[in-house]
Amino acid sequence: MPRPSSDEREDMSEQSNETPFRYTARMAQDIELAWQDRWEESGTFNAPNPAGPWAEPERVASLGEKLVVLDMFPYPSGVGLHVGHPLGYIATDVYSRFHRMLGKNVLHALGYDAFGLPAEQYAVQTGQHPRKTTEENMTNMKRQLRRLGLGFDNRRTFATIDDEYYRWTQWIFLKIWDAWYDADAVRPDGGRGRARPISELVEEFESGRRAPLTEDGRGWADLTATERARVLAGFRLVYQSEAPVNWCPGLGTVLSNEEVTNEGRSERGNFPVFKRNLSQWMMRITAYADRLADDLDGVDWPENVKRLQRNWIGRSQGARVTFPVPLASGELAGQKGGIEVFTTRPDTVFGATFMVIAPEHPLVDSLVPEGGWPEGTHADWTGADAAASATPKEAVAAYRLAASRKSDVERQTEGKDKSGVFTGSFATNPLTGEAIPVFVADYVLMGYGTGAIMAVPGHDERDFEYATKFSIPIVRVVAARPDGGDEPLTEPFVADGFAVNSANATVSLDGLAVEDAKERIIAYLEDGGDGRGTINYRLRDWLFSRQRYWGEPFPVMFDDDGVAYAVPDDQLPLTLPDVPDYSPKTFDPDDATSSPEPPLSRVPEWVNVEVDLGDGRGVRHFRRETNTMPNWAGSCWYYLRYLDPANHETFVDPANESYWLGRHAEPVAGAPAGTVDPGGVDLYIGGVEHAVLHLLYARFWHKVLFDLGHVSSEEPFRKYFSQGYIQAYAYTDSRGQYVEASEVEEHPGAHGEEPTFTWQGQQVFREYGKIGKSLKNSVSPDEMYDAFGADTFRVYEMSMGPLELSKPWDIRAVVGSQRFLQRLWRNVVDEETGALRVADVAPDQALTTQLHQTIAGVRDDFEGLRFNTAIAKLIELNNSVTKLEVPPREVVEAMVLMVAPVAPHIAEEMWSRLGHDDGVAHAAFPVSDPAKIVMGQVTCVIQIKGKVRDRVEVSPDISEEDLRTLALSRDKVRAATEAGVRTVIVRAPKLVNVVPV
RNA sequence: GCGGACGUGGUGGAACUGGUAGACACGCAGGAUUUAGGUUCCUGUGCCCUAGGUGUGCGGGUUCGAGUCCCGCCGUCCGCACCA
Repeated sequence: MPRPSSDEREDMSEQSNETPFRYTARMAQDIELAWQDRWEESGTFNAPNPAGPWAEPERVASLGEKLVVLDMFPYPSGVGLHVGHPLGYIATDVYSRFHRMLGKNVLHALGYDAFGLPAEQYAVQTGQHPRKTTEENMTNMKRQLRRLGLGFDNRRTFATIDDEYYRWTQWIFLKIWDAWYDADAVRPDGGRGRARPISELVEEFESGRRAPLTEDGRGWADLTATERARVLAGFRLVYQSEAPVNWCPGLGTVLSNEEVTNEGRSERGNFPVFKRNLSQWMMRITAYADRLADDLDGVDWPENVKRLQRNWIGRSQGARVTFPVPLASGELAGQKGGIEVFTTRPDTVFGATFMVIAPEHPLVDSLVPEGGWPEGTHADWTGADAAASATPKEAVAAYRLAASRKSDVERQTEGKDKSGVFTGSFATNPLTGEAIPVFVADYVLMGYGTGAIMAVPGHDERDFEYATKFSIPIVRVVAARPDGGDEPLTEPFVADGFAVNSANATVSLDGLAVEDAKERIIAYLEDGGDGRGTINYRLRDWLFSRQRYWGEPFPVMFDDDGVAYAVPDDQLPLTLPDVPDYSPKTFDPDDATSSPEPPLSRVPEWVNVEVDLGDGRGVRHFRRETNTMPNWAGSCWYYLRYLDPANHETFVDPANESYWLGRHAEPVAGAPAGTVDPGGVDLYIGGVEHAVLHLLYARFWHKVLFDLGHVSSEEPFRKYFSQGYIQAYAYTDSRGQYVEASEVEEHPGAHGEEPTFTWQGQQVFREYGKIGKSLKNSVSPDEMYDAFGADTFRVYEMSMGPLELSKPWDIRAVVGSQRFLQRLWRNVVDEETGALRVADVAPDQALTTQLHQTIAGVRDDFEGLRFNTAIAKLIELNNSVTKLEVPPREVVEAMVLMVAPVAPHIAEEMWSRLGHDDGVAHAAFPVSDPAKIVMGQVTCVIQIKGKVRDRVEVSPDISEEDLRTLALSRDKVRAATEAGVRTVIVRAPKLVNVVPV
C-alpha cells in the first residue's frame, strides 16, 4: 500500500475542520505568493533617483534621508541555494524594510556576478554555452530569492555578462589604463599622491616640465611614437609586465596572489600553482598601498577585517641600505655598486655580520667568482652537496637548482631548518667597514623587500639560527641597559633597548634608544648616500589577466610594433565573440612547464582587425588582446551601477552618485579623531572570505575613480558588517563516508551520555561543518518554504543568534518561529471563524508599559542589527497579549508593524485584515512614548554581602532612605545583622546591599 | 611560532555603563484537546539535596557586589606564517 505523500498528510492535519483559519504552511504560502505579486505590481520597493533617466526629484524630496544597503554580489551557481545563503539577504532586507518604515529613501537591489570559472567549467562538462547555463542558474536563483520576499528594487537588477554592464566595466578599465599615479600631486584632503589622466603626463613631457627617463638621455621630442608609448606604459595604472606569476595548469590560467592559498594551490579547484615568468596585465594597486591602509581608519568596518587588509598590505617602516660588494674583477657589483637591502632595524647595521640574497636574485651570478673558494671560506659554507662543492660556481648552481625545484609548500614544511651556500663574495658593512660574507639562502624571499637582507644574528631569530649553524660571528648591538654591551648573547635579543657597540669614527649610536638610533642612523646613511628611510609593502601589484573565455574582453589592441591602444569609446562594448570552442586549454595539473593558451586566441577573425584610430595614421592592422578580465572586475563597481542602471550616457550620473554615496557630515561610528566620513554605501553585509580580495580591489578602483573625478565618495563601503555562517551537522558511517543527514535518527544518550546516531539502522558519527553537497547535509530554502513558509524561515534565521556568529542549522527548532507567528496570527484572527479578534479596548498599565519598552528596544535592536533580541522582545510582548481574552487593537497593530520587517507577508495580511489599505511596507514604525512607561511595582533585590537573600515589591519612586529602612527591617536582614551593620548600599529602587559587621 | 577572538544549562543563545545569571527559542517531562499519531494549547525545566546550598573553562586579585574589570593557566576557533 502506498504511503501517503507529505501533501496528503498535510491535508489531513492542516485543513482541519475545526481550525480552517489557522496559520499553517499552506496558508503562509497563499499569503506570501499573493503579497509578492502585489509588491511587484505596485513597485513597492522602487527607490526614486534624484537625477538620470529615472529622475523623480519630487519623490526624493518627499522622502527622508537616503540609505543604501548592499549585499554580496551573488554568483549564480548551478546547484542552487542552501539555507545558509540567504542569511545576509534576509538581514539586509529586515534592515531596509525597517528604515523604509522610518520614512527613508532606501535603495536595496540585487544583481548577478555571472562571469567566472565555475560556469565555464560546467559549460565545458555539459557541452553547453556558458551564457545558457549561467542564465538558467540566474533564473532559478531569482525564483528562490523572490519566494523569500526580499524587498529589492527589481528595476535595478542586472548581470555582469550584460553587454550594457560590461561596456562600463571596460570603460572603467580604460580610465584606469589611461591614468598614472602622481605621488606628488596634492589631493583635496591635503594628502599627497593621486591618479591623473595620462594626457596630463604627456603634457608635462611635451612642455619639458618633466623629462622621460630614457637610457640614452634623449628627450620626449626625440622619441618615436612607439618609444613614447613605451615610456607611458611605465606610468600607466594598468601595464603589461614580464614577471613571475602564479601559473595554474589545472585551471589553464594565471591567478592573482590573492587567489593562491597558503599551501600554494588555487583557491578555486585546489590545483597546484607554479611560479612562471609570463607577460601579463597588472594593475598598479601598490601605488595606493598607503591610502588603502590609512583610509581604513575612516570606515566603520569590523576590526578583524581591517586587520586582515592591513596585514595583506603589510606596510613596514624601515630603510634601504646598500652594502658595497667589491668583486674579484675590481669592480663593484650591480648598478648600485652593491646589494641593496630593506631593513626595519637600521639601528642594527653595526651588527650585520653577513648578508643573504634569495636564490632567484638577479645579482647572484655576478657575485660568484671564477675559480676556487676565496680565503676565509669556512668549511661549512660550501653547501650540503659534497659533489658540487669544489667551487663557488658549482655550489651556488647546485643550491639554486635545488631551491627552484622546491615548491612553496616544501620551503614552508622544511620550516626553520636553515640551508644556504656562500657565494664566494664579501660585502662591506658600510658602518664597520668589515668584510662580511654573502650567502645564497632560501629563507630570504625574492618577493619581499629587495630579495636580499643584511643579517644581524644578534637581534633576529632567523639570522641567529643561520649564524649558529654556519659559525658566523654574532655581535651584540642592542642591550636592555645602555651599559649592557658586554652581556653575552645566548639567544637573539629582539626586545626594545639601547644601542651598544655601535660607533665608528664618524657616527655613534651608543646609548640611544632603538627609535632614536633608527632616526640618527637613517639621517647618517642618507647623508653618505648609503641608504634612505623608506616604507616597504607586502602588497604586490594585481595580476589582472586570465586565460579564460568567460570573462570581459580587454578593450585593448596591439599594433604591429606591439604597442597597446585603447579600443575607442564609441566601439564599446567590445563584445565577447561566440566561438565554436570556448573551453580553455587545461593541462596536467602538475605540468609546471605548460603555457597558457587563451581560448580567444583561437578566433583569428576576432583577433585581427583593421581600424582607423583617427590619429592620422590611417587604417592599420591590430591584434586584439586575447586574455579576459578576472571575475573580480565586474564586482569592483556593481554597487555604483545599482545607483543608475538605466543610464546609457555614463556609468552613473554624478548627481545620483553623490546623492546615494556622498559623504556624511559626521565621521563614521568609532572613527579616530580627525577622520572624515569617506562616503560609500551605508551598510554592506557579507562574509569574511572577501576581506582581502573583493573588498580591497573594489576600494582600489573606487579610489582611482575618485581621483579622476568620476565619483565624489572616497570609499565604496562606509560600513561593512561581517556575518557568520550557518553550518550544519554531517554524519559519517563506519567507513568514513558521508550519509544523507536528513535521514539520520538521533537517540538520546542515557543520563548525560552523548546521544548516538543511526542511519538505516547502522551507527553513524556526527561532525560539524559547512553546508554543502559534499557533506550531504544541504537543506534548500524551497524545502523551508514548503514546510513552513518564507516568513517562518526568515524569523528563524534572524532569531538563531547574533548575525556575526556562525551557528548550527537545526531544522527541529524552526517550529518555534512558526509557533510565534501562529500565536501572533491568533491574536488577530480567530482560527475557527476567521473573524477579527482585536477590539478597541485600552491595554492595562502593565501592558502599555511593556508595549512602549518593547518599541524602544526593538528600534534599538533593529538599528544595531540585533535581530535575535528584537524577535525575543516581540515574542514576549505577544505572549502577554495571548493571555488576554480580547487583544487590544493598539498593541496588536504595533506588534504587526514591528514584526513587518522580519515577517513581511504575514504582517501585510494582518495589517490589511485590521482594516488598512495602505500596506505595511511604508507605514510608520511605532514610536515609543517614554511617558507611557510607568512602573507600578518594582522588585527590589536585597543582598547580604553581595548575595541575593530577599526580594520585596516596592514603588518605583521609593526614596533611598525609605528603601534602606525597609530593607533593614526585613527578617532575613535582621537575622544576618545581629552583630551590627557595617555598610548599606542602596540603589533605589532595584537593589539594596547590606554588609554586616 | 606570531597576532586576534572566544569559553554561560542537554542545545542555539540573553544579560545596557560591574548591580536579580540563564531572557527568547529548541529539547525534555507532565497535563489538556484528539479514536490514535501528528498538530495546537497549558504547566514545569541550571545543578545538587528535604530545608538549604551551589553555579558563567580553571586558579588568583580588585570591589559592598564580578559572566562583565585585572593577572596567570587550560581549551576552542580564526588569521598570518622564514615579511627582513
